Amino acid sequence: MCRRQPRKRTTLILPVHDRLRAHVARLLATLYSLDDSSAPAIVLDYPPNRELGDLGTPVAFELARRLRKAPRAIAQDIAGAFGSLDGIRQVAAAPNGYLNFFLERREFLLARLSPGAAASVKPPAGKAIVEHTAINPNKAAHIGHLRNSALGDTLVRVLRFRGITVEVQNYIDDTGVQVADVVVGFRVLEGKTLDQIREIAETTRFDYYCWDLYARVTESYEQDKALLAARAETLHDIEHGDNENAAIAAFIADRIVHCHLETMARMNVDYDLLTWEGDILRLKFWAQAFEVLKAKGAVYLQKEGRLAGCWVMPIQDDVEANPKAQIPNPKSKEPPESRIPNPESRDDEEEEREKVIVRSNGVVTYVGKDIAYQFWKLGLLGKDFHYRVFTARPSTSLGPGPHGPLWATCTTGGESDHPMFGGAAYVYNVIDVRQSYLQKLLKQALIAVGHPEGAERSHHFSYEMVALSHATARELGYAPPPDSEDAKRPFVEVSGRKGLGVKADDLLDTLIRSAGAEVGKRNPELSDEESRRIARMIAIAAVRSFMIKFSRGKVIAFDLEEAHSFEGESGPYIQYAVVRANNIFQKLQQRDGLNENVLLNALKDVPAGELDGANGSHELWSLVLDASRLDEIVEQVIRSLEFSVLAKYAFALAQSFNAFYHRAPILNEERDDVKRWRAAAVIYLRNQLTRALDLMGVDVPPRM
RNA sequence: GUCCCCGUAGCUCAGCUGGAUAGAGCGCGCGCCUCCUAAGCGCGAGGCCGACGGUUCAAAUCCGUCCGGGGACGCCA
Repeated sequence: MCRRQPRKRTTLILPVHDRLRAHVARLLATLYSLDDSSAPAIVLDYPPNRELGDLGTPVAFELARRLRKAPRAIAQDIAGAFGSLDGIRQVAAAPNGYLNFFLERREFLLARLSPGAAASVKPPAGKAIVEHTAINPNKAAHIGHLRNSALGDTLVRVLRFRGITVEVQNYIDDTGVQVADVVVGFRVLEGKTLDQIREIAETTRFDYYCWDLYARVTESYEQDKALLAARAETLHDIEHGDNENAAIAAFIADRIVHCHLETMARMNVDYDLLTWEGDILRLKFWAQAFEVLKAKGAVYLQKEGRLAGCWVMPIQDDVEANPKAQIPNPKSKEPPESRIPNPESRDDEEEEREKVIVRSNGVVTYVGKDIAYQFWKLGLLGKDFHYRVFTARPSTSLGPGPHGPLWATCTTGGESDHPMFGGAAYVYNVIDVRQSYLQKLLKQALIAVGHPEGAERSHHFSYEMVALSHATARELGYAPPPDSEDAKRPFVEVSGRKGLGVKADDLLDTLIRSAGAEVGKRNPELSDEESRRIARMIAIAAVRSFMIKFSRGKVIAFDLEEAHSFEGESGPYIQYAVVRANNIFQKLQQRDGLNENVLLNALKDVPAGELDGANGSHELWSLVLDASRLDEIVEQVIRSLEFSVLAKYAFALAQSFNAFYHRAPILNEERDDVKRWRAAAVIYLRNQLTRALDLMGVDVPPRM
């Protein structure tokens, strides 16, 4: 949806990359007659220190063999022919063959501090849909869900930073087994009516209550098989509607979704649309998708064998490798050599692998529903939801709400005047790695109905699970038997079924409590309310950065003590750096009456020796150069979908600043020009770090 | 059986489309608050980047084989 995009964006580093690449490419064409097709890609990186240069390229190495010339000589040729390029102060051929560039420092920083600079890269056209969170609405959210929403929300922020229009969806599985389980818990185990359940919801922490109840139900299934029959019946009731069980299920799902939204709001995570599975069912999205799949021959009715009577989709193994090469014809996909009969194998092993989409009893599987949903997301279904306002969201604690209400799908009625949803050019599904197989099937379905480009634009943003460290599992009262498999593993798996896990709100509460104690200790003059507000910001920083600082493919062995850390490589460390920087400017204003704008406006007449390394150190300039790389980092993050890169970048920048802070005073610096350039560099760095934190969904406290 | 992910310092992890001396945090040892907040800073110890082959001027990074750990492959979702 159209959230406020910053109209003006500070120029960062990428435009410099582009200019340099283009210039070097032109030089290669002139010097060696290498045109676009024959010239090597010009890789730019950062020399290990500023003495060597600000940017560098190993392009000479690449050319050495082809030109039968030493890398250093090639680098010297290019440097000699370089001429002048806006923003570049000097070019140097390093003895080892690197070609290095030195930037015009003063101009670089001034350009980045001026408010009206142009956006650095033009955004691609078309909307992106990001689906994340999607917690079963039957119990409280836990730390595993926090990883999903932290990743999902950061993705949203990063895409928006890049200028991409993003629609955020949260899928609600209100008609699934897990909700049915809790209904069984209330009705069978506890003998409750809908009214009594309402009463419980009013008087307890409902999502916590359901957390325990769900664990009891799943435990009871093992002893009392009759309960399973009750579950089947409940599931059937929910699907058909208009009965007590369906009403209870709807009530539970609605209440729990509200709980989840509150939890996520605490994390600075929100959505544009809640898509309810029940609406997909009732609006017969599947029937529509089924027609398309049948018409294209993507699914067929299996007549014999163990899958007789089912509608199935053939499974292809190498769809990831080359989506466009996939042809929806199972009979011809085998390369000739693999068709040679193998006497060792039996016929049924050679049989095409097939995924059941519609069961022999006529009921569609989860895959089928998801295919229909994915078609809708890409605007390929030819059908739409109705929409209702779920919550109004008039404003937040930080001021007026940045956008309109939170919408939800509905089956009938709804508002006639609603934003357009669905129909995106790109789709990102943030779902854990265990669902890779299903996500692959979605792509296959898209290819099979003749939309390979839809498959290419559907991204499964997969990530590994959050497990518990043994120490934390013990704290929660779970110790695996000494010789069991569980005890030998490096971590303990979270289990909603067993009720084993750290609830999201519990984690936030304890973090807020300990952050609050620290804030109070350091800032006794603050009111309790202000102190608590700051504690919340710090807690969020701790959790969100913890959840994104590991790469996606890594299992997080969640350790309470580690996640509790406000020191070292943590979100609060980054916040602290920004708070310190802000503090400097507050005092500069108070003591010297020097405000940021006045300071910056006067800069052009101040000698820039400090920035140029007149003191023999390039530390100040290094801060500026590093700070300018945020856009490059964002590009890398989007390309790799690896947010640890962002977390590491922000941390390293904060680290550089902290070191500088100790070495180079600003308030007490007596040389005016030195003082001013230090201040200017720190303003820029502070701005960039604040934006980086914002991309992580983290606010900057006024004090810490 | 097939496929996917992971294997880097005592521990937890970064290292992006190959590039200049392999990094960080925690932990450990020693220092630093009459000086913009010590949630901080400095110094130190600590690594045959799972193994072996290959590609390359250049491999932790790419390819292959193997070893070790995790996961997926259901008329569940």
